[in-house]
Amino acid sequence: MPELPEVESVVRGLRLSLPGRTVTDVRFGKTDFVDNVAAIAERLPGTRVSAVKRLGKFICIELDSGAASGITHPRYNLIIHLGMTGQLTLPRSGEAVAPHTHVFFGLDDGRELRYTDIRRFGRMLLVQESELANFLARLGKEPLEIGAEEFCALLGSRRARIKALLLDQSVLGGIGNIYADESLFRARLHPTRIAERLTKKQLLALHAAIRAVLADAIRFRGSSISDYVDSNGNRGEFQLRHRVYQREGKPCFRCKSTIRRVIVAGRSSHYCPRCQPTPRQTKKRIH
DNA sequence: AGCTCTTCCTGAAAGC
DNA sequence: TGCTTTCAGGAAGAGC
Repeated sequence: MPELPEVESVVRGLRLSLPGRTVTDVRFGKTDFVDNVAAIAERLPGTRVSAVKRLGKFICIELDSGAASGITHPRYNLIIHLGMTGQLTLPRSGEAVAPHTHVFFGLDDGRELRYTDIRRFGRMLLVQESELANFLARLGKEPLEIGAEEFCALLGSRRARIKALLLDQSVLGGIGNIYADESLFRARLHPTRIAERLTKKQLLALHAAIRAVLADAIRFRGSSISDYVDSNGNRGEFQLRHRVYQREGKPCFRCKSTIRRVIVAGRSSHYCPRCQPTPRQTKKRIH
């Protein structure tokens, strides 16, 4: 499942080849995950990629129109969310088209940027430069950029369960189920803890844990749980270093207790019952 | 404000 | 063996 480290890995890969390339043509397969098909098909050809960025879990491909005949052309941002099974790849020329590939961007060097998405939970839209701020306003803070104090203020006043807040993209952008669970384990916090009731020390520990987990995951080029691959089609390796995620029934690496799974905020949540005691056990020890 | 349920979609795995 | 059912999940929307 592509979350911040996976999207960051894809973006870094695309950055090696995409900037400077001109889009020659766009072709579509199924389009039910595309917001404005006609706009993309009409406006992209002839534009040139000027930058590739990551915004939370979104990939943002910045496109400049040519400055033909002195008219100022708008700059577009092709925004892509990989959903559960999305892949954005730059295959070598002539490489066979993978099943469920639904968007093809022809490039002036003869290569092709392809979007493949088995379940089509992803999203693709074209945002004009003038509307970008509007789009960004709905996104939460960057987990790797937010400072410790701001992080404490943002979460410390909320009455929701901490796991739900970590998954809320309008609070923090980029954390999904894997990295929420891994961060909570590292900070030794149970997923159902109410954010408001956490101490300053615990919030600071969570802030540090998130940074450490995401940085580690980026270093290992993300987690390949089901379909995730980077822009070169390579899998990540961080799934081999998960401490709790999808380790239900297995021993905790820290204390050997059996990792458990509960549903929190509608998501499977993996935790160590000893390293991450429930709120109840924290208040009053049971003998 | 925040919770649960539902929807979208496909393939893997479990059930019969 | 082979068909059918269930499940997983990111995000959005409904309803409470």
